Amino acid sequence: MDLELTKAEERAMKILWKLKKGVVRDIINGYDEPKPAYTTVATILKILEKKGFVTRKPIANSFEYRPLVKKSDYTSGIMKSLVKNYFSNSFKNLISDFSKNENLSTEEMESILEYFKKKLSEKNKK
Amino acid sequence: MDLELTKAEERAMKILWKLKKGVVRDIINGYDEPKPAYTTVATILKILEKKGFVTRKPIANSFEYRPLVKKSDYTSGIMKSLVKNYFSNSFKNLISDFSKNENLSTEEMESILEYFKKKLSEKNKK
DNA sequence: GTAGATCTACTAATCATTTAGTAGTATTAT
DNA sequence: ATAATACTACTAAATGATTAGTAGATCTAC
Repeated sequence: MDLELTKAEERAMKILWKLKKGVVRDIINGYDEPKPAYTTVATILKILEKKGFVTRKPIANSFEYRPLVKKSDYTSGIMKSLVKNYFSNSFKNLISDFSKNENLSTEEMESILEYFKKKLSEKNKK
Repeated sequence: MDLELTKAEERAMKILWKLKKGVVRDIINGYDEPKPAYTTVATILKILEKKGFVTRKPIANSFEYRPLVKKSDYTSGIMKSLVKNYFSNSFKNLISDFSKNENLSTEEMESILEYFKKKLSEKNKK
């Protein structure tokens, strides 16, 4: 299964992930102005269905769409390919390179530190 | 300045980042088989020059190309937009969501932990 | 200096993505 | 039951990305 989305597809998915479910009209409402034509969004959803990113079920005289791929799975996929292609498969490299470049706040670093401390101590318990 | 690259452009940049510098022929050699046509690569480099990703200077009867955007700046840009668009602007969220999904090794987590410990203690000294 | 090789600039063909129109069907309101 | 509305399926136009050909200039080897 291909986990890649084009820009237009991604825009629609982001709206659907937020809504959790919705008919075409709901999704159009999620766009900024100028909103795309009804049929444009319908086409994008059709493509997303073919790609396995959404399902739809008949409802009233229309279809209700739902995400089939979770947002977290999608972002994980992006991260994984980033780590693979740019950080010699090391997540730690990604983190340290990015922090080097970005200047994180003390708070943010501390909360990351706490996060891994906790995660490691949980792991040791088992 | 736009920091976005298409797939084809990115492929060429990755080769040039590795080479540090090179003429068209050098870059072609960096491609896997089947290698693209000479003019294809030349065209891509022209686009990259227009986008400000590379410079070239005349050398012998040709041009030598060099990256103008650092690889780390490019990946940082990707990360930044990912953090912004998918992790409510929190790098910590990106890290914790990804670790949740991915199952990092103890070693990797420990090395990340150490990294931030060190970074924080350096920060406190100042 | 002429043939062959190699380069750039320009152009064009192909393919993918994006956007939306049209026709036909179902639904709703009068 | 007819007109207006709203939907889907299908199609196609427009735009963007990718790939590469052609013409003309320059260099290289004989």
